[in-house]
Amino acid sequence: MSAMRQFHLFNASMTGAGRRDDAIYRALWEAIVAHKLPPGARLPEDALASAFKISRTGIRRVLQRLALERLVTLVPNRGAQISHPSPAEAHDVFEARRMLESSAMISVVERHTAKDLVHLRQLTEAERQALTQRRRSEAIRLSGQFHTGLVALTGNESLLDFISQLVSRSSLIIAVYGDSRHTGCTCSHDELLALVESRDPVAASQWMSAHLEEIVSGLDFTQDTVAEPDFERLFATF
Amino acid sequence: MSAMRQFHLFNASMTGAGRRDDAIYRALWEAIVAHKLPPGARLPEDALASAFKISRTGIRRVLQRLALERLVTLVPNRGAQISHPSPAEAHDVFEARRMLESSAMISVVERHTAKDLVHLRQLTEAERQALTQRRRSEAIRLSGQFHTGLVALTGNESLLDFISQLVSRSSLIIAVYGDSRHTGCTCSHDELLALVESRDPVAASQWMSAHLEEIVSGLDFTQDTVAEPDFERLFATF
DNA sequence: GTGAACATTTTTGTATACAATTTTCTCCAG
DNA sequence: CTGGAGAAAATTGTATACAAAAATGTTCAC
Repeated sequence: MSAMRQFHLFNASMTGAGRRDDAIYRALWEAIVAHKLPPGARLPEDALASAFKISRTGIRRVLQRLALERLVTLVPNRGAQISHPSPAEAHDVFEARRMLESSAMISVVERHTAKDLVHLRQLTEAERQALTQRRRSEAIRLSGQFHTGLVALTGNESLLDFISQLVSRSSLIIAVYGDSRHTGCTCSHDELLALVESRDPVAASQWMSAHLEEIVSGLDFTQDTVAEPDFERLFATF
Repeated sequence: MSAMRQFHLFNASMTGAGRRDDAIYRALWEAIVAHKLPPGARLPEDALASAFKISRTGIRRVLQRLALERLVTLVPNRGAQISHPSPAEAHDVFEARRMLESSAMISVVERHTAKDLVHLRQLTEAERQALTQRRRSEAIRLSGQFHTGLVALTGNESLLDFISQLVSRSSLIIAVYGDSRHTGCTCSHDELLALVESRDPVAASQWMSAHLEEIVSGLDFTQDTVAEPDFERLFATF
């Protein structure tokens, strides 16, 4: 569980609030990317405030942050809800990922160490197991971790921030347009690691580009999802 | 003045607040990127609240947004101040820009129209005039507009959001490490437009990559800036 | 004079009260 | 039964009060 958060950057200098805010932010973030809060779900301030046992002031801070990261949509006088990405937004997100991640591979091929590869292979193995055991949401989470973990090897924090955001949004996109039958993509992340290990920047870059195109081409833009969650129960263990 | 804002995306669904918040955000944003508020300057909530004639609640919302965009740094119990990017952050920002903007040129070469080029050439002309007349901060602003305007032609909102943020941060970086003698770069943005017009994606992409590398190599990482501004006077016309 | 301890002021953090808006419910005319 | 007007409830928007922390100023021993 702690490994899940390792690539997501949280620090007090961004929000000014202490670790309590961060904990609430992470709880909501995990609930969103794990599809426990479906796109379109409303997020009433009072319900969240009592669930997390703080005042609405703190909740609003967290909601605004999630809104700026596009995981939540804030409508004036009508509150917050989990974002429901449009098809156009879905294309934009994966196109931006394609540009950034394929470029990042050049740097990753140059800078990676053997230890980095070991760690990434552990992720792919965990992902493979999650897939075979039909733990779909965890497979998506691990896949996201693989992509952010790869970009983290560039050592570029600004880049990592943006990719982390795009990966989170991808999770929402998959929740809305992902075909629940096949698992997203047929290829394995191990193929990429082999190219990285062989220090072939062009091949790694092109593989990543094709990989992201394959994911977006596997989306089905003719479905939808809505629901009304129970925050007290969802965050009872907080 | 209105053209200045056209590529900066503001919408209520991101913050939930009305147009008053946006107006305050823009006023502070312009003050920061125009170097009227130097890096390191403190931003006391009370002073801003009385300057903008709203309560601290609204100011805190705006400050948090600026903090998430890295233009402002929020230190717990010590308030907000204009961010003072480190040399490492400066390199990261321009490296991320290099990746994104050079990739974006491929799409721009494909999609641009004659009308787009006319508009961009107006920007380069205005930039040239600002340079010859030694209006340094306006030249930086127009240069930023050129870059965001170019990326806007991709039609990718997520990409544009991120580039807008990186361009804003670049303005802060230039405020801290920019050599006040030469104007930033020796080359002209017109060269790029010629490559775009000739529909040469590889050349346009490589030009952009070299351009951004030249800017960062022109920075001098041995200087600094600090000050204490007067908000009442600065936003008197608000 | 120096500097440490204490008091004062300033500034930020949090909760809450109240206003404004939206949503839901109720009732009655048609 | 339908649907629209109006009342009631729920929810968000904003300001402010109070608590907590940091910055500043003062005093006094040495």
